Amino acid sequence: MAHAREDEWLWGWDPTPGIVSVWAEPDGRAFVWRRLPGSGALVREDVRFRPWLLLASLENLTHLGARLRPEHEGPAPHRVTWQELEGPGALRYVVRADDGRMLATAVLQGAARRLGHPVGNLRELGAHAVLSLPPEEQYLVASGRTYFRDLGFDDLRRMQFDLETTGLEPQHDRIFLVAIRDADGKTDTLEAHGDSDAAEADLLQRLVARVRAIDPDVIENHNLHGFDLPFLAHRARLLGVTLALGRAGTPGLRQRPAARGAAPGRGGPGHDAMRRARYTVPGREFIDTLDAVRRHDFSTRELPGHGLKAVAQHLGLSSPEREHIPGAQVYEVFGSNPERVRRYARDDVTEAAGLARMLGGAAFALARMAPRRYERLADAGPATGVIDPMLVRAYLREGAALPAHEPGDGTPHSGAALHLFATGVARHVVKADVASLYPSLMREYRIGPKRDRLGAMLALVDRLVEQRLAAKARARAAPSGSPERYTNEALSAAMKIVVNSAYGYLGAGGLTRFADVHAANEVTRRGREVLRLICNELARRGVTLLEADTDGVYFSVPDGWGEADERRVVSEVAELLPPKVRLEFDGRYAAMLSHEPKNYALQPYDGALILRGVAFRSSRAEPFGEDFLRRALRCLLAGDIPGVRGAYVETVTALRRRTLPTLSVAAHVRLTKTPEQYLAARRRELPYEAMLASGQKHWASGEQVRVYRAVGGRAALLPEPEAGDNGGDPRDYDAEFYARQLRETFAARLVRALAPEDFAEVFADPEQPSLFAPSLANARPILTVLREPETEGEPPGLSADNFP
DNA sequence: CGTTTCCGGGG
DNA sequence: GTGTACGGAAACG
Repeated sequence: MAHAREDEWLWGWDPTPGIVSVWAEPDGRAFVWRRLPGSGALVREDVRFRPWLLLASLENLTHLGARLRPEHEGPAPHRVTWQELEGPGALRYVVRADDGRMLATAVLQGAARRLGHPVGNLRELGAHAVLSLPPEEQYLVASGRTYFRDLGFDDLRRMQFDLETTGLEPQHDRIFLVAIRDADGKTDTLEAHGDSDAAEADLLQRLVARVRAIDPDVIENHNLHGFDLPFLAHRARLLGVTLALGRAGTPGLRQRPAARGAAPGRGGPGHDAMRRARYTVPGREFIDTLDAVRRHDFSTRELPGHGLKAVAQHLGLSSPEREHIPGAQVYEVFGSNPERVRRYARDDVTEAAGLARMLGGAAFALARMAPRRYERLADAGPATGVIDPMLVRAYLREGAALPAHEPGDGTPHSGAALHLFATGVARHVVKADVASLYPSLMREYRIGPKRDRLGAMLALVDRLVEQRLAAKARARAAPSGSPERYTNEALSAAMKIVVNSAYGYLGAGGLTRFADVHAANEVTRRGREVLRLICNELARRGVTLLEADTDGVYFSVPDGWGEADERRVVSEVAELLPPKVRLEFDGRYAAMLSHEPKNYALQPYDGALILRGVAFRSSRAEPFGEDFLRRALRCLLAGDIPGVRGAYVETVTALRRRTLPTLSVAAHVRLTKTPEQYLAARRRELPYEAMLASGQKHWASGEQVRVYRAVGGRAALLPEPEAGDNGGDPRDYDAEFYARQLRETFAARLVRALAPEDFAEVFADPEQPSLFAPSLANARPILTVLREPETEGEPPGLSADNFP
């Protein structure tokens, strides 16, 4: 096979199927859990591996004398063997021993002797001197095995659990209910019998017993690592319960270093102890759907928020009967209506399971490639977390010395092109974009890290792009909803993640092993060049450019053009680009409001309004403003200016007559400071003032409340509406404040769409009639051209020597 | 008005 | 095993 070597770099080489979990100890023991093909039965293999390290020199091991010997003389008990890798990389000695702790101790003792002071940890020697992977990764890199070969996502035994607690702080609050979904999809709840320590401890023990009975390969939930596991660990420690959740080894959760979580230098000390921890257990993988959601939204940028309910709703996973209870009320409701809380908690695990399946396939597919545990790949950044381990494996497989991290030379990193050509409303809009622009440029112009002498990065990108096309084709050929379709779509998503982060890896300063700012800048320079060529060539063909960003362009076409004409100009321009740079027709829209760079609204020919950019989709926006904006935009993009006026007048009037419920002006906010912290800070903030004004002197950090500005500039707290209870609405909001907000923050987003006199007319105060007769019947939205594409006198696009 | 601080998730 | 990035909104000066 032509690419056998490169396929080994990408997939590893050991064909062992069905691995669902790997646990290794520093002493050289590895436990491998596999599901057998066919039966799906679980087996555990106990194997030995030789722990290894990469060193820049052997100077810290010379004190071993005869106990240090070359690898080719073969391993022997209590000996350290060494092997020199070939080529110029700094990390050039692989040293191995039967026991990794003995190996590390030998290096540390040698370093201490040489440096004249004790050295406690290999990391103290620096990344330029030593590379030491966690034991599982040492095992996977050396063996060429990976997770999940010949296994489908649905072959995994997955369970979900979700804690219901009396509050957010495990120091004071209790777990009173746990919803469970087993591997066959059956849900139920476990509950504490009473509110004593003993009752809670008994609940935790029953949870542990259920997990062991279900015996899942994977445990999933939304914010599992940020909430459920740390909360559970804390309560178990307080109550003296042992969490024997693993499949081997000593019982209890183990901590691993956090990948995501606490931001240092911000927030109070100890305040995010919950977020810092990542727990792990032998034989099972903890998967947090919040990680999958973030990874997904990073590329799509279309989610309204990252909370479970919002995401499930958005992705169509919520059932119409989905039970909702505001977090702060769950425990209270449990007292009066426990059945409601049970339904709510079961709905939570059901949605978490659905989310995990819908978005979790990418991490699953990554685990078939990269030599890391599945749970680490699920929360890893793609550059250091996925690409780097693959490159390390490739270099070791080839016996090649590995470069160490090197600081940049101070060259700044230059970015992508962003052009706003016109603002306002345009009709007949087309979006064209280049599929995977940066990877295509890297491939087309062979731009890779200078120190990657094997060319492994470009080889990986080449193979991934080719194999991704094949996976997409297989997905298309498979019946919709089939495991075959799912697997190949997930594979394609995983490959896209890796391919698209190759560029990020290059540009990551001194953070990645093969970082190369010059190469990264060459990629962006080519990208800007390509985008400019696309814009110029489109403009020459008679379209009006609207916005171009990195790899795509929106433009509007003359009246009378049909879809065939639109596609024709795109393919004409596509013909002018280098072979691996593929410009594609990405969509067509009836109209677009171009507001600011990366902020626009699109009206499809049929279908719902699409809002992009934070100006149009702020999660904290008050509902009345959001509703107004959607109504106004729909009218605006249909050319109906009187309709925009109507929406505005209605909203202002409803505010002033207080026919809008207080709920629609209230903001849903989270209290992140304790009363003590707030009172100690000088800064006054509306939500806390509202708490204090309502007489509440105690609250927990993390509590969510609805606040609004009441008459007289007062901060006020809106009591959470009980189901079916609308009588308690105070309706004392400051109508003029919200009328001003409607004009200044919401209507303002339409400012580019109208001539100034029309804008003034449309958003004139309805109670202060203007002197001029309304003339909106003839008003039209406007488009303002800000700049013309560079046509003359510019370099004629890409330099000729780059074309075949 | 420009600058600084805070936010994202879970009960 | 270390990092989020980023852009908006509200409060401050």
